Amino acid sequence: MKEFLRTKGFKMTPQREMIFRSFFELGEHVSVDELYDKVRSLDHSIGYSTVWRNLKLICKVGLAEEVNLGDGITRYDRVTKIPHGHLFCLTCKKLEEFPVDQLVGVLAETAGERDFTPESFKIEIKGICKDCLNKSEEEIESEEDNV
Amino acid sequence: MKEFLRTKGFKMTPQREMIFRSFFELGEHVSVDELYDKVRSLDHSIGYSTVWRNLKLICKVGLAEEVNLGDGITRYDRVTKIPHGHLFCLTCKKLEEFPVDQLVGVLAETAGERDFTPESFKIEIKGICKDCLNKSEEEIESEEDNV
DNA sequence: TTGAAATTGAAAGTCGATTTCATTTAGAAA
DNA sequence: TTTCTAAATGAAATCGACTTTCAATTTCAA
Ligand SMILES: [Mn+2]
Ligand SMILES: [Mn+2]
Ligand SMILES: [Zn+2]
Ligand SMILES: [Zn+2]
Repeated sequence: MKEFLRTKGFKMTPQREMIFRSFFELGEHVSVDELYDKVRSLDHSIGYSTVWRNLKLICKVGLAEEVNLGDGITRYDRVTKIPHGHLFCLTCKKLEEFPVDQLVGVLAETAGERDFTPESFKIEIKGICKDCLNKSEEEIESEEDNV
Repeated sequence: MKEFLRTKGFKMTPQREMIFRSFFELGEHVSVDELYDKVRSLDHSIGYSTVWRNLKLICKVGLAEEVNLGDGITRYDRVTKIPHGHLFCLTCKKLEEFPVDQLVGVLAETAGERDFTPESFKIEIKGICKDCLNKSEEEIESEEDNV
């Protein structure tokens, strides 16, 4: 990692080391606050802006990208070779992934037809996840009991 | 329109009348500032928050919905019967639309397989539009001339 | 005509994202 | 190893789009 960054003109620091490591441990869809909390539990002296800047750096060097679901929170998703879409539960904010190989193919074609040079594709489904649906059904049942 | 709003419990005002009219005249992908500017040119005394609130109202009554491209600006897109995706130019911020009937079918299936109840779908392609690509090519050519 | 409820405009507040700045540190070069 | 400069850091300030508050005004059903 240190080597990788150096070739791109960046230095390694203890803070950066810890932030990068923690980011990849947390896995998918990490927000600044989540990463800040995790890093803080390891080193209480690390600043919020340092975490934020390093998250941006992780994106700049191509290891992650920002995900914006329209809920005001920017999340950072590690870049994987296979493209994926997101299922975003409006109730519990959980984010699931699903493969979109063939869909992206169609989209690339669409772009080509319009002389548009695509850089990225975003495919999202917003709605209610299985768990939240069950919960709301249970609520309705218990309300019926009370009548 | 007045009738339509009344049945939903809202009142009509001169400001509202002008804001609604202007919104639909502007057409697609309107931001608060754009609409505010337009409305202001017609009536300088209208307040920003009134424009904002009425844009929200237009959404609430189902005539538009918010579009979030991750550039920090919320746009309001009139609701049409046919679902569409967005081509978003990262350079000039222009937004084109394209049909996504069959894609949405696939996505609905995907959701169903995961017991996810979809409420909305988002399909976006970010990249460089034809015009901006041509411009950047011209720049490169003129740079070559200067060498 | 009247009065409750909705609406308005200005101003203030919110909150995540971003920048500033003084200081420290990494690491290439000597 | 020492030196030196660009990069990095942490705290605090700032930004900016969005949202709420509040007193005054207006709508419209009764
Ligand atoms: Mn993801
Ligand atoms: Mn649209
Ligand atoms: Zn859920
Ligand atoms: Zn463009």
